[in-house]
Amino acid sequence: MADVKGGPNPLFLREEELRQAMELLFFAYRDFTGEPDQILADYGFGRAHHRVIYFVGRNPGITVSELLAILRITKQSLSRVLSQLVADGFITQRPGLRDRRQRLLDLTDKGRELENKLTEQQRVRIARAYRSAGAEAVEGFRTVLINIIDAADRGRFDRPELAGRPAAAKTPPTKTAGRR
Amino acid sequence: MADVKGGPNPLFLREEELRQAMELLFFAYRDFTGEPDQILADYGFGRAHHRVIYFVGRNPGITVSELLAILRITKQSLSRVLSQLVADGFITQRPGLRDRRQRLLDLTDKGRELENKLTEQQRVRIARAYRSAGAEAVEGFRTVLINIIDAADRGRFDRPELAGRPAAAKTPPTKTAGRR
DNA sequence: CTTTTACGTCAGCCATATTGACATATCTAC
DNA sequence: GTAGATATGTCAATATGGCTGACGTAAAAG
Repeated sequence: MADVKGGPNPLFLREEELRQAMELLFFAYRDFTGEPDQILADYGFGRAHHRVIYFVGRNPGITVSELLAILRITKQSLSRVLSQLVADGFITQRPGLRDRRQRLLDLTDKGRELENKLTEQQRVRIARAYRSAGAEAVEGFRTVLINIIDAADRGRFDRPELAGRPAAAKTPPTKTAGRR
Repeated sequence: MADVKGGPNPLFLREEELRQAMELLFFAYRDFTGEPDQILADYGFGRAHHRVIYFVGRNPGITVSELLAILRITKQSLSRVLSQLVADGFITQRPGLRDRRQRLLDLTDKGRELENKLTEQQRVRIARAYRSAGAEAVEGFRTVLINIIDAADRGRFDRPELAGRPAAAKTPPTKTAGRR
């Protein structure tokens, strides 16, 4: 890991700094995901259900393939939680308009309600952190995280568009679906 | 980059921004943890083993209680992977000096080797992200993440000390161990 | 018509987490 | 020294969420 000390170190990426980054990610994710789990337990759901509900809520009409690409799990793993969510009335399926093989997914009102309940504490946590860190730090946070993410998925964060654009998260129908 | 021009909008914490933060965390963690798993599979290990190896390597002589507090899992869950790692010669146990009930954990050479192999790609990923984001963004990244983490664990990141101080990661023997 | 794609499902496997109960060694306090 | 708390280990039972491989169907695309 090239330990070139001295001077205005262009290699300020020393071991310790990198380790701290790794740990920051670990602890932040641990605490970020820690809270919704109790609520989920009340419904007999797990973290996987939360992820599905979240991304369906975020991308109404998302296809199964797109969801698989986001979650990076297998069709079967998704299938299990998804059918549960459909059976329990949190998510609806409808055939695709242009491609009727697809099953476009949407939250029901009940689903939206649960989604909101689940992300509530997470929003509070982030908001608190953003507030005390300040706008400039938030920009840095975003920049670094985007660069940690695989290049293929960085497009999802193209720009916050603080004006409220819904953010084209669906990825235009390129051949990108089903990677892995 | 800071797009907050104009009025110092106190409500820059709008829904969309918070959602993006949540997704950044999800995608970054997904990709950050994605790579070591293949290596682990070669050893018949899972992500839990990685976490144990990592934190033992980071905190030589750590006790089981401290490890439990970090990982936030049950004694039994830890016990399983830990005994495996000890049996396979990646970790050694020795009785505590002041308190002989404790079993202080350390990596063996073999353990250090595996640890290095596992975190290698993660270090590269972070280093790349840090490099292209720049020092200022890195500071923001750290600040926000620390604020996302539960207050109880923020002390672990007291200061990077870019001058090379090893950073007291062990948390002085306060009564902090064993929360939860 | 054939091939490919999108999706579903069945069967079986494994890793990781949980709770609860109990055992042992050791430290601490009285 | 005895009592109680602490640090750790372990057993049993259970659940979740991943995985692979195989197979099936419907529809799009050539």
